[in-house]
Amino acid sequence: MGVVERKQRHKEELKKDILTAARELFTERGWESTSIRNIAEKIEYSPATIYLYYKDKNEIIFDLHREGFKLLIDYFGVLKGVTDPFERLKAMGRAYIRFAQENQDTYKLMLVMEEPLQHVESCAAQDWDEGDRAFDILLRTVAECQQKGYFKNLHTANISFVIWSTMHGLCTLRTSGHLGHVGLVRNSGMDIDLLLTNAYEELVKMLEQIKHQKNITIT
Amino acid sequence: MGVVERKQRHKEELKKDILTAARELFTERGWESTSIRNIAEKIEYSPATIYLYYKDKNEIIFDLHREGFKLLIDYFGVLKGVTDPFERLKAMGRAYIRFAQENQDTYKLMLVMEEPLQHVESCAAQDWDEGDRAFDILLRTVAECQQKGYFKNLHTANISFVIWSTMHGLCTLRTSGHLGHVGLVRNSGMDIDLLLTNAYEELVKMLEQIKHQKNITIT
DNA sequence: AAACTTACTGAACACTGTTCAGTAAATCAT
DNA sequence: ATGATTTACTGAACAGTGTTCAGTAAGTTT
Repeated sequence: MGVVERKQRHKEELKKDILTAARELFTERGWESTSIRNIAEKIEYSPATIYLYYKDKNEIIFDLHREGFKLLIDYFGVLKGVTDPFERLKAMGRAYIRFAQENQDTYKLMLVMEEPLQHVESCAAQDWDEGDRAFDILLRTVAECQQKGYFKNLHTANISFVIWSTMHGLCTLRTSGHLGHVGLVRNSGMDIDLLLTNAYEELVKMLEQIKHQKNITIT
Repeated sequence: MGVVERKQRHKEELKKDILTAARELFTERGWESTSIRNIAEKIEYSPATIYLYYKDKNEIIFDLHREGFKLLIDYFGVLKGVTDPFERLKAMGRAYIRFAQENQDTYKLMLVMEEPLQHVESCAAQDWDEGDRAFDILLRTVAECQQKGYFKNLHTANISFVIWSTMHGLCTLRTSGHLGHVGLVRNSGMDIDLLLTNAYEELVKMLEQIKHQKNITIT
């Protein structure tokens, strides 16, 4: 009976339509001003219908959140060509900043908002695979750096967390507007993106100095 | 005529009452579930009355946001006794983490939410003084470190931004729950606060290694 | 006593996420 | 073919949100 299958396919398509509508409204107007009613209007169904395909607004948000991590991993695609692990780490930082700037609302969804994780907690079954995969890329790169002799006396996971936090901090402080409201920045009239790049370059400098702490001679 | 003055005083008191009610509801239930109607109910006035004292919900949030920064500066009070600038920097990091952990919602209000800054933008008059003051403390500490010969070849403002970002990143990733959802952390069953402390210690280690990079010779 | 000012409120507006009884159509069983 | 059942969907409602505004009652001034 192909009928059942066709119906099943139709159901799956509608679910995708909901997600597409949500994604489109979300990217052009931000999450704050994307309501269930907006999504329903866009797909030309009643708001109640959405609840037949998604149990929650959080479940929709979680699906977009997963897509976001897939996109981030796409951004990390440029790293494939970089053989030196430290150069790869640097390129990863640049890709991360670029991703956070080009997908500000998605970034917020992925790593600032608590709702998507709330959904993970409510459906205890599946875990946070997408996020893990992205973090693993960092973790492996740092580990490879250490295999090459860099960051010798440091703990792999801990430096990874520190590096991630720094990047996350820079990106969120920039996007939220807090960096731009610091007097020093506002008075200098400096471009905020330039400031972000400068701060990142400073981080790279710092990491470069730690890199070779095998045998240093201080004079 | 003392009558006008008494009335003026009464008005100011009511404004304070509103803020107190907002602060209390906020600290015990979080901002998400603190509505204008809740605040009104607590002070036993009509919701509309609040709009005679505050133009916005954002204006209330902004006042609490300012209080938060004053509290943070209070946390930095312990630094007065620390003479060595690098030790002071370390103590500052610990105080920052402690503040962010003990005042999670206030921290979010201060450095994650965009609403309070939106209010600064709408009332173009006053600036973000409280935030600036807190950042200045960091800036001056870093500058003092450099006067002592540490972080010699690095840019003062840039390292300050990097350090702040790292601390902010660590605190927000912890509080939002994202750190706890990383597979590595979840599987290890490690206490999340311990992880945060470990990561912070790693950062200190890293800074310690950069500290003396006046003239290094890599062999 | 009348006019005016001040402080406050009830009710509404336009939203929000979510639920649920009810409906119309398609499918199944007899 | 007809009746029973399942499926897909919806209108209307619930309880909430921030915000506005006409209207009221009390206090002050003339």
